[in-house]
Amino acid sequence: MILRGQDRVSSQELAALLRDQILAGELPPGARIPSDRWLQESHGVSRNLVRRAIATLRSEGLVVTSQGQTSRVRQVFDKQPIDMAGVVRVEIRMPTEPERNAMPVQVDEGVPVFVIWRSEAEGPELLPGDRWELPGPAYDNG
Amino acid sequence: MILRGQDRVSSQELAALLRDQILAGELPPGARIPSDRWLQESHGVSRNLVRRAIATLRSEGLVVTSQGQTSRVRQVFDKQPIDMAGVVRVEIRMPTEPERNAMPVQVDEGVPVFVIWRSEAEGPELLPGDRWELPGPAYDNG
DNA sequence: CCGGATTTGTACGTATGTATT
DNA sequence: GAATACATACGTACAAATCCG
Repeated sequence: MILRGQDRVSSQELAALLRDQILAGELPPGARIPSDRWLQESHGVSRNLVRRAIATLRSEGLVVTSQGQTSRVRQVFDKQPIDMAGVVRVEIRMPTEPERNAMPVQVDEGVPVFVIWRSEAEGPELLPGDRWELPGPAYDNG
Repeated sequence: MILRGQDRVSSQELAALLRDQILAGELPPGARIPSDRWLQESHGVSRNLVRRAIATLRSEGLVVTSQGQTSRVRQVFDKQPIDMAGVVRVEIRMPTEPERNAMPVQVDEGVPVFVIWRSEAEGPELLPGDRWELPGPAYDNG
């Protein structure tokens, strides 16, 4: 009988394990994620599986990774209210990779952007969703 | 001399090739993406590389995939304006995978959500960013 | 309706590159 | 410089869903 992946976690299950720890606050923002090696050995899975799990969390904006450093839970910034003066419409979407690279501040994977059209019908402005928020209707109570 | 991946594209380059065709409208919403096999053979790369490229585009909300069917450029919906009555604050972020599954309508990978707090301080409401938008400041001109 | 072909999903092992510690 | 850690890429195999004759 072949015990192919019998009691081993799937990549989505491993992602869920880590996600739960992050959302529960056991792994707070800035905390180190266990390394690929540690995860693959402690769960008895391949490194590819670990990398897919981490990729899932990265796409969800929960973790950030960079070469040579241990992965970390993504930092949370204080968010500034967007100036709504002259705004016609606001959509949200994920930025493309070139768009992310072109932004004035570093935007991590898994961070959506506000797409803001203002009156004078130029191209829309992109604002990263981890640094900006929309105020309620009371934004015009200057 | 070892010609290791000399003229072969990287996964990010392959993603860029497809992305450009999508953004240029050559692959309009709903269009079929070439299959993994076609892409790996026509570019002389491994299937894993192709899958990483597709995963990138999926995270950017540009393509949708499902088992057994050819991948397609993601459909674009008409967006409804969000009712801003009583809204205190609006953030945006990616939904977690459980959150996506729990939503009343199907939300594809790569689609961010509005997180909307209304006055009565219940838990926030999640609205998928591919079906909703924020109107400009003139939203209270009912 | 059935069965094969196609296509995406998942997982393993291995190897090498590159940045950080 | 060595060790560590993530990034990228190849090959292989099988599962699962769909498509199509």
